[in-house]
Amino acid sequence: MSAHPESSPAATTHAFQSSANELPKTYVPLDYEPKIRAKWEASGAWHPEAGHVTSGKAKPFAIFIPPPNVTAALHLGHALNNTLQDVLVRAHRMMGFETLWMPGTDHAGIATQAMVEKRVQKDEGKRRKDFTREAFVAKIQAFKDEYEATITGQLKAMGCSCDWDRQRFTMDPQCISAVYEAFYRLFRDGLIYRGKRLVNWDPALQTAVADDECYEEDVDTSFWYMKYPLVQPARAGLHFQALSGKGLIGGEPALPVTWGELARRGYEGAETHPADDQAYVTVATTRPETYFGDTAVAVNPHDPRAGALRGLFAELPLVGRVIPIVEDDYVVLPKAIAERLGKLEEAKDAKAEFASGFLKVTPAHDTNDYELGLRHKLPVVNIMAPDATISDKHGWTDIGDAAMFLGKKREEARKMVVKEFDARGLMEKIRPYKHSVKHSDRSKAIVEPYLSDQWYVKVTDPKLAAAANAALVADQRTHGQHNGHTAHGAAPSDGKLRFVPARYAKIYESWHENIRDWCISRQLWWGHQIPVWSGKFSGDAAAEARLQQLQSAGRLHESAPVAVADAPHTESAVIRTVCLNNPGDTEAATLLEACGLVRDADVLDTWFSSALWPMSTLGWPNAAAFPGNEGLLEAFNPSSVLCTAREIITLWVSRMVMFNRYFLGQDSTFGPGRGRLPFTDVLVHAVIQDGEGRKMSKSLGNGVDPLDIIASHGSDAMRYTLAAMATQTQDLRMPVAKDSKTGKNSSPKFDAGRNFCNKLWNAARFTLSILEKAGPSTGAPVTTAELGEVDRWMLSRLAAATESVNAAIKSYEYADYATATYDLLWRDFCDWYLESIKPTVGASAAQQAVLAHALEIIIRLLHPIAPFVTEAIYERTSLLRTRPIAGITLGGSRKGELLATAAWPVVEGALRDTAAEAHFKFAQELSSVINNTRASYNVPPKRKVTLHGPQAIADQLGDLRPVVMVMCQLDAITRGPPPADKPAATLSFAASELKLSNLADEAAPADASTERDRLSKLVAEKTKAAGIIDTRLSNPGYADKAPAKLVDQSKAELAKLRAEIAAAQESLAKL
RNA sequence: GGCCGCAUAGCUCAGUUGGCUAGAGCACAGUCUUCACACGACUGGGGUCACAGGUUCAAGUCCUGUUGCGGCCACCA
Repeated sequence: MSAHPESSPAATTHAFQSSANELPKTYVPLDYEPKIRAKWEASGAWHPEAGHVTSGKAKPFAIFIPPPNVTAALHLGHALNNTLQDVLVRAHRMMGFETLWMPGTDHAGIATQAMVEKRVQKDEGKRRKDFTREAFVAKIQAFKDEYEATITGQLKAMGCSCDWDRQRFTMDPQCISAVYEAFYRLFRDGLIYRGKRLVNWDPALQTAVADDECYEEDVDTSFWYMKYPLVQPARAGLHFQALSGKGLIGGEPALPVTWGELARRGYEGAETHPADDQAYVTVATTRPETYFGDTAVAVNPHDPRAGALRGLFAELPLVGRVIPIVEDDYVVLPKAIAERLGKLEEAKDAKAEFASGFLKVTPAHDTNDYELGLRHKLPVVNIMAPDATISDKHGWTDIGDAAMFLGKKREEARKMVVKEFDARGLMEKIRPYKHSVKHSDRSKAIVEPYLSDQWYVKVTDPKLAAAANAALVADQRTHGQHNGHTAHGAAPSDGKLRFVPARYAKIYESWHENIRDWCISRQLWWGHQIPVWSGKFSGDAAAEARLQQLQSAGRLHESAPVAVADAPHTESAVIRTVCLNNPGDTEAATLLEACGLVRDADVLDTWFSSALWPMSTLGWPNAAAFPGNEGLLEAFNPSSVLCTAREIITLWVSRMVMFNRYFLGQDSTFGPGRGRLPFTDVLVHAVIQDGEGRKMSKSLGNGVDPLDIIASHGSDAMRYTLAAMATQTQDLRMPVAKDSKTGKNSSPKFDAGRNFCNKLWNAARFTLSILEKAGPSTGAPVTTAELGEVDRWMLSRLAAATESVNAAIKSYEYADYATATYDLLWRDFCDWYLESIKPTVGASAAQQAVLAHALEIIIRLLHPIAPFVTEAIYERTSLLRTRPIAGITLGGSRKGELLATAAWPVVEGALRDTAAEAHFKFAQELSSVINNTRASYNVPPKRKVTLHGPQAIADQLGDLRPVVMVMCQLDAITRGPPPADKPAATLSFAASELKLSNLADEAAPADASTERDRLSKLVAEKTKAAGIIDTRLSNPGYADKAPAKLVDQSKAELAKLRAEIAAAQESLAKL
């Protein structure tokens, strides 16, 4: 037993230096993983030094973890995501890069708050508002601590080599300071504004929610056809005025319009009604209860009825509000009319089937109506309170006779409206209808389009969205480059942002091209509270002067006195709006509050802080304020690659690029092109589904818990399996089955990983036992000149595999990486090399060196994928230190005796030996034919047989004779045929006839029919193949147009096949 | 509705710029409890490359269309 030549026998290692013989036959991951993790953590190996990069000593490699939400434990998708990251991180660390993997978690605003609200409701029977804001936030904080610990534990169990010393949380003090700096700068630069807009409102949580926080669900409902009576002004020149009172136009009572009058105006169909009856239009709606908020009826200008209605108005029943009839293309024509007008496309519209041609316009409660309202300058009447009950306190003033609906829930109000209309003969008909309705993810409540004050980031500014697109490498941009046309605002490419696979660049690009301003306010308690104070200013001149001083000092910034708002009917009072650079600046805050300004209660969208992740985690904007961050930003931003799932390309990737470019582009410390992108590569991996192609989810019960797999199969097995499955496909199916022992969800897929790790373990066990017996050896480097062909073949395979692995890592081809190592370990090393050298290795020091190097290269190449088992083996590699081999460099550990910090293997291309590989292949094929024959005669594996063949075959085998003898259990390879009296099997190989004798103890080895079957099958196969080549060659175009090299190849191949067929047929004839 | 993908063995997936008899793992069948590994070894069966056209000497690969499936975006009176 000898110590590692390059390091002292550290106390941590000798405990593991037991004899190889003591190693158990089966690798039991749980016996090793915790100990190995402890060693890794103790080593500090995951903690890079920024100084090594900034001083030019080492190149950086950095990855920012997509911070998991603190709402739940990690699932298999996270396991894939983090495995892919750890593979890259570990490989680059071994390659000598100064490597940072920045870990952390996301506070996940709405999701976390909703979880805690649910929990508090269940456990304590209380609601959020039963607590103070501080008390409730403290509850959420405790919940977060709990899940953060779970998540960190999971990542560690997976073997993730994150820099745990630097673990961040999007709401820790360091990240908070970045958020406020960013907000302040955007505010100062006019890129943040407040506006009244329709948002997705969750009436249960009483907050705005983003589209991605909603889901669609089909709901069975109805189309209600409601009659709105038509009226007209008492005299010409009177105009509609908003909320002017019941039944009034321009202050005077509106006059009813009869069908007779409509008929005179040429209104189609008017004559079918009694001439004296009140005329009406019928609107079709799925939301009768919003009619209180109607401010117009819209009709398509192409509708033949539109002209007759010009100058007329509709009156809302009960409410009495008189509303105009506007003409807008948006309105869908009823099917019959569309067909008559020859608008066949429009007639096919599903809505045409249900349309009446008249649309009730409710700008405050429908996004399209809102847009339509803006076009026609319609008033916006909000009829609901934040809890979605009908209310006259939020913008609705002309209640009329509709007071009975106040305070009712949406659903109840709907029933009442229907009933009232029906009672008055105003409900024309009701048709059943099914359509999808937006629900809030977190509360499951139906989302209400709701008009409210919200904060926006003006991402439509070219400095943000267009700059993000310009960051794409030129060959991944489809617009602003081609057809000589430059898309509006599209700047030429100036960045190196690259998506892998490339197709995802399009999602990213088109998102920015169609982007809308980003609503960043959420009416929650859990998050970064908006650092803005506003209201009417009541301070004196001194206060005003101090305010100006603070602004000059950069401690606050005031926007133009009236908040930007483009919706009608915004309050016109002069509102002062001030943003603090640091809301913890008590002097400034106190001043503002003394002057009557009030801090905005809203918090920021979670993605605002996520967007700053590659900066905030590195200490931006002020590394000095948070020890340990000095130089990090300069060293590790831009990072190397972002690994993520496609669903957050727009939510997260996009925003990180915009913010990173914007903020770091401003800082003079960063030169042009430096520090402007948060990362250069974006790796978009597949989404894991179950065996039926469904998403894994708690409700379906088809989720697989990574910790269960680690417990049953081991971390390495899980990682290997996931890596092997990681191809460029968009979805990844993982058949789910209950583990028969644990009863937990698992997948048979992971068995492959477990088997692979066990194979490696046993290969190592065997190798170590051989080398242990042989003892240490020293001396000058082994050169290929003193090696046999088998060894040169092995070295060639090692060189080839190393090259494949390097290429796969570079191009993020994880499955190729896994396959390359699988073939190297299992096929080349175990199946052939180990078997081949068994007879000779004990006596050959040179061969022992090759064996030792092969194992060590294999574990080094595999370490990024399977870190635990390789580390466990590496702990014993001091046993296998031998003479070095020329052309192979295996650098030692830099920090302690750890494979994790050992150098990536260098196997020079010069060790590739194509002649040896071709020759070895010949031996493998011959072995395969022999074993095939053995199998068809049911020869017991241990039984030695004799191969009889022509001299040519023996000559061709040369040095590889022993290989075939071992692999096929031959006792001899002899020239010429076996004695006539000795029963033998015939086999055909390389156009030669060979015989195997000694197949059985006595009598003939089965009858001739087995022989005949085998040979006939061979002939048939070869004949078919020859036929294909023959057809190709006899095609006149082939010889003319195909490359000569291919034609020659085909000819040679055909000749070979024909010779083999002839030989086999000859053997066949003799039977 | 717009855009992006996918369809290859029972299952999960490879298959580079068209070019040797379309591959792997798992599963399946047979043999073997051989002194590294039964989480193993050897051997075998299994595919009209979704369908229909087209380009080409040559198509799983390129083009057009069809069918089925998935995703993103928009819409949903």
